[in-house]
Amino acid sequence: MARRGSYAKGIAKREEILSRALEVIAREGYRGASVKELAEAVGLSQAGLLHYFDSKEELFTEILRKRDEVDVEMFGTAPDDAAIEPGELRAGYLRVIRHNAEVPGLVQLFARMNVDAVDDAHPGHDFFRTRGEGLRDAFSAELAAMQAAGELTDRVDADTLARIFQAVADGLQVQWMLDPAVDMAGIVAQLFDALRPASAPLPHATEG
Amino acid sequence: MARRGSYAKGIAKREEILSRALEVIAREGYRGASVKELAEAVGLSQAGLLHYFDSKEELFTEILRKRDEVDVEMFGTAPDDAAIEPGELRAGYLRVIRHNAEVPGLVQLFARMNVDAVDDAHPGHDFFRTRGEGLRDAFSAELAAMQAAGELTDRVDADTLARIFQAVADGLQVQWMLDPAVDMAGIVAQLFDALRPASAPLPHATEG
DNA sequence: GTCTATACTCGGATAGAC
DNA sequence: GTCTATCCGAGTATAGAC
Repeated sequence: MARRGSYAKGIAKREEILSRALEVIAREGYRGASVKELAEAVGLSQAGLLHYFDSKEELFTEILRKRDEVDVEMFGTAPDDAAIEPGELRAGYLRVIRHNAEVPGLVQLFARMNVDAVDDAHPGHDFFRTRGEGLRDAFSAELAAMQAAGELTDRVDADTLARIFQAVADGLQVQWMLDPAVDMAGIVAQLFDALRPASAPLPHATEG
Repeated sequence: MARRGSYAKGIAKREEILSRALEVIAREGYRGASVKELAEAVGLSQAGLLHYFDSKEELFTEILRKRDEVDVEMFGTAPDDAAIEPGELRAGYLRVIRHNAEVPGLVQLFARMNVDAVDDAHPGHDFFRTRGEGLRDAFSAELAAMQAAGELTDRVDADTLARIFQAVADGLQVQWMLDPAVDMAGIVAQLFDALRPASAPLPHATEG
């Protein structure tokens, strides 16, 4: 009942809801929140909120999609955006990770949904699948460029390295949620350094 | 009502239940199974099963604890067992990962619980925290030995490398659940190779 | 110790008034 | 488009018989 047949007004409101939900979750966290809780935080009744979305799962998936959208604007890096300047991959990636450490609620929502969406009946299944692929493809292209520039080991192909970086980021999020002292960005930075060819110069000092 | 005041008989039965649950989940998968479903698969009623455990969360946490127990016997590697022969870390680790790819249900259960247990009110919270620490400590010791033997880069300290390997393993599990074609063990093996010092010899061909 | 039966809670979905 | 009210299912937890 939500998407089909909505006019501009409805769509605008929908986007506004998503933006507000994003803020609320980022600020107040997410502990398996119910639709009702989120609705109230956003200034609507449960039924009012579900007027715009087909189900809870779709709602939360859309929130994450909106998050990506916002992140693209903020950081210029995203699942299907490979248009960042060469050499900026590392810095941009670390910026995103550092930003994530400021929005625990979103990290938690993402982690939960990511696992749930493994089931192919989950409304978010395609989103996560596509997002992961796009992210890796863009990343892989950048990593390949780094390899070509001699800044990154070529013992492993760029696609696999992209998988590894994605896995590290996701895995570190769980470690971080369990212990907020974990420095996700610092660890990823160290991994970049560790994967530099023996001869290559250090671009920045390792942040720790 | 489960643990305290149980006699040997009760404890034995409890263990038997856990073993059976483990088999069932490994074989038939886990899709957010309810206590009732698991109970029937195990040959008890829901109430009968919950006679041995305080809650659903405790039950599933104990299943994962039992899993670790079994894995220790099978692979001689575990959260708090650092007693594997030097140099065997890599091979043992890859064995475990390869084994995991044969028990999707357990991987799924683990991933779900791991995320849920991030909340410190979750009955499994301490288990996951302790398990993670123990795993990393044991791993870190082995990695340090590899560094000392010149088999692994020393650009990054062993503790951080341990975190990275843990994160990669966890993160790859999610990728694999989304796409079973992902070769978790092969990718981890390649990461080991990529982190070898420039001068070091290859111990095995990279599997992949 | 295990069952059947039930109570209770939570939360998502829906109907219908405004 | 948004609300109130309600329904309904799922699923855990518990009571009580055997």
